Amino acid sequence: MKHPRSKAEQSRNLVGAEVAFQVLNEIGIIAQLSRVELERAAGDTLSGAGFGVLNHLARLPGEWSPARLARAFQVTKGAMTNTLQRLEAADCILVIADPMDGRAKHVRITETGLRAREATLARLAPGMASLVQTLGADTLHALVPNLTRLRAALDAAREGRS
Amino acid sequence: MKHPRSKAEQSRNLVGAEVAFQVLNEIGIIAQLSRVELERAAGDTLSGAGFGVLNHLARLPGEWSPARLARAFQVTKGAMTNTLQRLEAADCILVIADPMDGRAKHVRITETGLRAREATLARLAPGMASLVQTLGADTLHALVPNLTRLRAALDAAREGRS
DNA sequence: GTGTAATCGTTTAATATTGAACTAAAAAGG
DNA sequence: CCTTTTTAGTTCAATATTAAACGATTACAC
Repeated sequence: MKHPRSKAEQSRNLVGAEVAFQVLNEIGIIAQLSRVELERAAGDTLSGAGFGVLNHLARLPGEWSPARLARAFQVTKGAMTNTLQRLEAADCILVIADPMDGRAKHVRITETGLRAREATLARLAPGMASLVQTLGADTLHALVPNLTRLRAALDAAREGRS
Repeated sequence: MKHPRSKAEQSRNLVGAEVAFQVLNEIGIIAQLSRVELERAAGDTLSGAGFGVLNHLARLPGEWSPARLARAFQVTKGAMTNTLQRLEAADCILVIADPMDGRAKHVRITETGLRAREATLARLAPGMASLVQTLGADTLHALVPNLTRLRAALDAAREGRS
């Protein structure tokens, strides 16, 4: 903190803290609702966490190790080990040892995994479309930048602690 | 659906579906980050779910039964039974049988519960304040109405299915 | 009234997640 | 080099959640 804050400034932030709390509360509920939706769409063979990983691998290029995936999803390494083992058992991913680094592994999505992801996306699409219908695309577009900033701020705060 | 949608309209909604997906994805990550933050602030005696219930009871008046709480938090009745049993064991709530309805119970927050909630809020406050500091209160204020609409839409969609 | 539905809260087994301990391997520092 | 520290991935016990089944009670339809 470069400058000491005035009393007025501190007071404004205290009032604002309630808004921040309200925003995170609302976001928590929305996340819970959409998580249930996702689990339903993913079906029996794929879990919500599994779909998250497949979607991640399908969209983002580059090498993804279990540890990097765990950090990206903010889950423990143990949880990621579990998720990846189930994905591998379902032939949705390949896990191969890194020839350069004896500790590391690489995760690659398979054709089966790509198909499973697309099937889930297709089951999700009607719900998303009806969301756009009722809210309007502009409302959703308006949310994106602020949500991104919020996530960045939370991420930075977490970095500061760890 | 009152009017059949034009091809152009359908196409717009398909494009918009990706935005909806992106928004929910971002929200999921934010929720995960703030959930970790909450668990940390709640400490050992109080779980995140437990704090949610205490906060709910402290803010909202009226009679709250386990079933109503389960619906409010979008959690199964079994999970709520578990949460309430732990809260009761920690003297944070009272659970009393409804004299009118032999099936129902009433949940009431205790003094201990109120203190535990306030202590957690106090531990949460610095993080919230720094969030306001980095984002600006107006950014957060701007989020609220759109998030509320989004939650309402998701809730309505869920109602339609159940 | 009576039989059928629905609701409330609990319990159970199955699954997912965490935190911590552990092994192995690589990096960093002298 | 050699030691120390960090990192990667797994495993394990503890905890939380879900889905389903259950018994008890109330509401509803006729």
